[in-house]
Amino acid sequence: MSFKDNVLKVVANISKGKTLSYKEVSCLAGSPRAYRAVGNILNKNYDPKIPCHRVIRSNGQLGGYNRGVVKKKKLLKQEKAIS
DNA sequence: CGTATGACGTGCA
DNA sequence: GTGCACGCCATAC
Repeated sequence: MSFKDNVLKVVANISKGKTLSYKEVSCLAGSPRAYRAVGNILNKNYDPKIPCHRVIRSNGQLGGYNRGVVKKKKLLKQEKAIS
C-alpha cells in the first residue's frame, strides 16, 4: 500500500457533489504535507473509478484535470459542487 | 541511489 | 487582489 494507492482510495471515497482540496486528500491519505505528491499521483495515475475531478485547490480553484479543465468544471457544475 | 518533475500551498512585495 | 519565489512530499526514470 503506497501513498499513491491511499490517495486514490481517498479520492474514490469522495461523495458525489462533494469536493476535497489536495491538502485534505493528502491529510486523509496519511501525509498532510504531501499535497504536492497528491496532484502528481492523480496526474500520472488516474482510474475511471477515481473521481479526481472532485479534487480542487484549497483556494477554491479547480486546479487541473487530465481530460481538460473544462470537463472538470462541467462535471462539478453538474454535481452542483460549484456555483 | 540520485535527479528531475508536478493537477499545490504559503509568504511576501 | 495580483504576481513572484520558495518549500514541501511522493513518484518515475
